[in-house]
Amino acid sequence: MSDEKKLTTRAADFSAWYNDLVLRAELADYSPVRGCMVIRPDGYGIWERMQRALDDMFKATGHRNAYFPLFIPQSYLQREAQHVEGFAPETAVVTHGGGKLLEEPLVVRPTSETIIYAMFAKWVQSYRDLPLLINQWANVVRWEMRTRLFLRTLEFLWQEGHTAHATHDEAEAEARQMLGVYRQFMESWMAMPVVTGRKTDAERFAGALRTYSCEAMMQDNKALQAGTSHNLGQNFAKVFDLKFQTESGGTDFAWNTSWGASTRLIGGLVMTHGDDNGLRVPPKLAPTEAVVVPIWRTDEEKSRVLGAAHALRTELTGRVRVHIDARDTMKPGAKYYEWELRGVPVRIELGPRDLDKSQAVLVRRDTRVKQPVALDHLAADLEALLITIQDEMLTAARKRREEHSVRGAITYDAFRQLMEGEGAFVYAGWCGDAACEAAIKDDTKATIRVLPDEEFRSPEAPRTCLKCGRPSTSEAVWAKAY
RNA sequence: CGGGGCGUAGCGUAGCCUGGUAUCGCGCCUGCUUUGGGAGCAGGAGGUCACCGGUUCAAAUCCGGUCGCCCCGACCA
Repeated sequence: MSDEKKLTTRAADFSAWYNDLVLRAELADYSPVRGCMVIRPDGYGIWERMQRALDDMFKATGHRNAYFPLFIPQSYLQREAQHVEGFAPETAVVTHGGGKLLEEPLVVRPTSETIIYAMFAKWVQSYRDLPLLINQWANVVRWEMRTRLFLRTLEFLWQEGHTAHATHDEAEAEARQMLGVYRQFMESWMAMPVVTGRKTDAERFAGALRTYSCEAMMQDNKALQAGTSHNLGQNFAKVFDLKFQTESGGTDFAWNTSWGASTRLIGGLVMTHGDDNGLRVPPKLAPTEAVVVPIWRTDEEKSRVLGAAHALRTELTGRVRVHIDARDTMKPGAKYYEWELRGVPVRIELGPRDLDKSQAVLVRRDTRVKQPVALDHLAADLEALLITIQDEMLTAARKRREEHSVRGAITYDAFRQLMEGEGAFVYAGWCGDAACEAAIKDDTKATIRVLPDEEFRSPEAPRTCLKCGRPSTSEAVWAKAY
């Protein structure tokens, strides 16, 4: 076998493996513009399924979709002090339109808080108008210095939820609820386990009171921030004059939340589940859940096998998303490799010998285990198998994460060695001082990913700070991150 | 923006030091034989050698410049 048909292995060069896989599996391609990417049909198909699942969850929690413009007056972005500081350096600015210099430059949205809350201010007068629960699916632009396919591109697709509430507690509950929605999606759809928790001030969203995050561990043991949810307090309401009359007749500024997840999730999917043979897509997100590879020698066998394949597809319609690979220019073996690269969860091998026995062979992409299945209950068996695969992918990913998570007393030297070496999620104490956090980042590149939520904390709370040895005020998850 | 690497056919490359009109593999097209883990044989198509300028009888090759991309770092979903 020629080496150029193989992917770079993860062990040889994780970064090269990732690029190789994304390009070869045809998820995306580089565009003529630096830092931008084209999302190809196989990549976009996964995104569409992600969108559908998330959108259903947003609707189920009372949100409605709307769309706000791409262009934001530059002055809007400058109104909230922390927000400007956070985003001004990475905006693309339109200075000309129709060949003329604009009176006020327009910023291509890096995120839409400013324009959305400016609009909310027009729409909200009374506590009866609250809560206002809006989501938008959009593209945003952030002029990053260094880009990577899906993980960080100048333009990316995402959804951003924006809500307004009458009280702090309601906003807080909303921010937490949406973090839970993300977690639910990432675990049950993406089979990607996450640690949830609160961000430190250093990692907090520019302009937020509190930021919550879902952090996933990639196969190189680095963390990927997969989704964030912010309690914005009244910061934006105050600068955009988003006020309402309270039930008792007074006025108050609204309390906002915002939350987002992006096409970065596709990168997370690749780095969570991909292997040296290619992509592995969890069944629930796979545009094609099963591919039939028919096998034949003679024309007679060909028509017999394809006939059976079509009958199978008819039976599976509405139950399993299935594709028949009837190309006669490739041998079955070549097709196996191709569909493994593309990550289709189950392959159905169907040949004359199978038909003689009224069976087909199901091959799992995740484990590559083969099993013959009688044709008369293939549909039911396949459905069950897809559920098993979905479950076991999550279990396997969680096991890997736990194997690379370190809890309990650890010396700073041991921690540093770990971060310089194979990496890990290290659960350790933190004194709460931003200086310790910054010193560790300078030293090791590791950051506090989250101050984990209760269920992720260690049975015994750490007593001292990883860095300075003073009493710990909260447990922190440290890791290098994308 | 700093450091490193690279631009030659759709993709990956050889050739560059030591100038003479481009090599090989994959892929693609045609035909025949094939088809249960990356098919074989035969024939064929496909190139302004990133761009601009210079040196030279002659430049992928030497010289000067420009642009682009990738990787590592600072920044970040």
